[in-house]
Amino acid sequence: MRNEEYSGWEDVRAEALRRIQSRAWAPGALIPSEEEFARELSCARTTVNRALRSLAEEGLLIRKRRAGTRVAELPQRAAKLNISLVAEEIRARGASPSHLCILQDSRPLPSHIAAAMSLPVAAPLIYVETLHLADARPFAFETRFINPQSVPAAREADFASVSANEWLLRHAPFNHGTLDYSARPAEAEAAEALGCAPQTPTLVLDRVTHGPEAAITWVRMAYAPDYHLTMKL
Amino acid sequence: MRNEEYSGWEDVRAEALRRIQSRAWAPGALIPSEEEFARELSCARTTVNRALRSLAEEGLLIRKRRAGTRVAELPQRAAKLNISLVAEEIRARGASPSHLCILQDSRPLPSHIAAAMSLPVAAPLIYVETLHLADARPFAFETRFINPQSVPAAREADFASVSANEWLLRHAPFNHGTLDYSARPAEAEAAEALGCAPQTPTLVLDRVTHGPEAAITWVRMAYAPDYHLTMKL
DNA sequence: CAGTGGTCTAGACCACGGG
DNA sequence: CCGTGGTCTAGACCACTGG
Repeated sequence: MRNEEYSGWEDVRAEALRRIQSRAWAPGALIPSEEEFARELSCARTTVNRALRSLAEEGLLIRKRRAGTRVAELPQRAAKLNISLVAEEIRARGASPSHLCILQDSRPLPSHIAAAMSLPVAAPLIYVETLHLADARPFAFETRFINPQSVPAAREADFASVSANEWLLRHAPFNHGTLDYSARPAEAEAAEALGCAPQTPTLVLDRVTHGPEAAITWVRMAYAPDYHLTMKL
Repeated sequence: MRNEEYSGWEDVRAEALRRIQSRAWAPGALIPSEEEFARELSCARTTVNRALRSLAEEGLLIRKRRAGTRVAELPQRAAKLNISLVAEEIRARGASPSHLCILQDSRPLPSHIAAAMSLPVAAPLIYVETLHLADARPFAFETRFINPQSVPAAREADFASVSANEWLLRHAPFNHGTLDYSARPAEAEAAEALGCAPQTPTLVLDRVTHGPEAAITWVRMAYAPDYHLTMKL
């Protein structure tokens, strides 16, 4: 059995990973410098850099200039959550998505939501209620406020054909936002829409998205009682 | 006002981002090739590559060989979730973490958990119940099964001083795992530990982590009713 | 101050896959 | 086929920071 060849950065990465997982590089220990490691594997330092950077991004290595690279003592890996589009989420579950725009009007902002959006309570916002369906069965009940100052075109939008969710994603790209999941008893309106008893525990997502200047939208999604939010680690 | 200088890949990235957000590069449209863009900004193609790759990883660009790079029509950004250590999560909330190991024994695996862990029901597993506290107030109630086949040292471990959570992270680095959040009525035991009424809606996390060979642990965290899982987008 | 990671460059080869 | 992105290389300079 001869030595393996390490040509690509993915091979270098795999080799480093192997040494970490086999404890050949102990947690907290200093590993060889990029130059050394490159010499050992007969490749360019750039290639090693790419590999180690990749492992560092995943939290398995801690890199510091001058101090060198160490194996993380408590390797913490992050799960990625990708649920910008409800319809996509439903499709990913093998069901056919659809939605009902229950109502769409304009109304003043409740004070606790105004705080979350960093907006004054004064000006009325667009308000939309939507029921999302998976294979014609209730999936989630959505309550949404839209700031027309950030998205003037929203005033003329019709959310019956394209959901507010998708419409906003297309017309108002956001800079940053906040997600907030909690467990809450279903409110009367949500319970009716979802077809469950009031007070049934439901998973609730509150999301605020901000544009370059001000908040774009606040949305609360109350998911059906059997909903599970799953992610890979 | 003279032209800006684009030396680093972060500057190139910023410029590309500006063009995307300003719609100078429309959604779905083809953007200049790396070579073109590099010429325009007077930098190496490698630098442009680094910048565009970064934007592609965030889902703002779609890159294909030969077909070129396009602006994503539905820019979907992923939120990162980092909750491998309960104690860290509590600390991040500005509270002081502690825990009580309520019980630790060995018992057969309930069939639905065995399925989740891809293990036979036969052999008994280590079972641990832990209450996590934030500033001495109940934070989460943890129920856990540990597979001694994957982590033999766990048989002699004492989870009173170091939580099972942290002990496993140190002694049994995992390859991959699954997270599953749902809203559930508090079970009797959890309700008592958390100091809330039974049936109160609680956020529940079921997590399975796997080692290179077999499952390492299954854990259910029932969070206190006022718990919010927050993430940035 | 000096070693380490971070990055840029110019050039090269290759894999993929659209036309 | 052949343009595009993906990557490797060798060399260089720089930024940071520990000793």
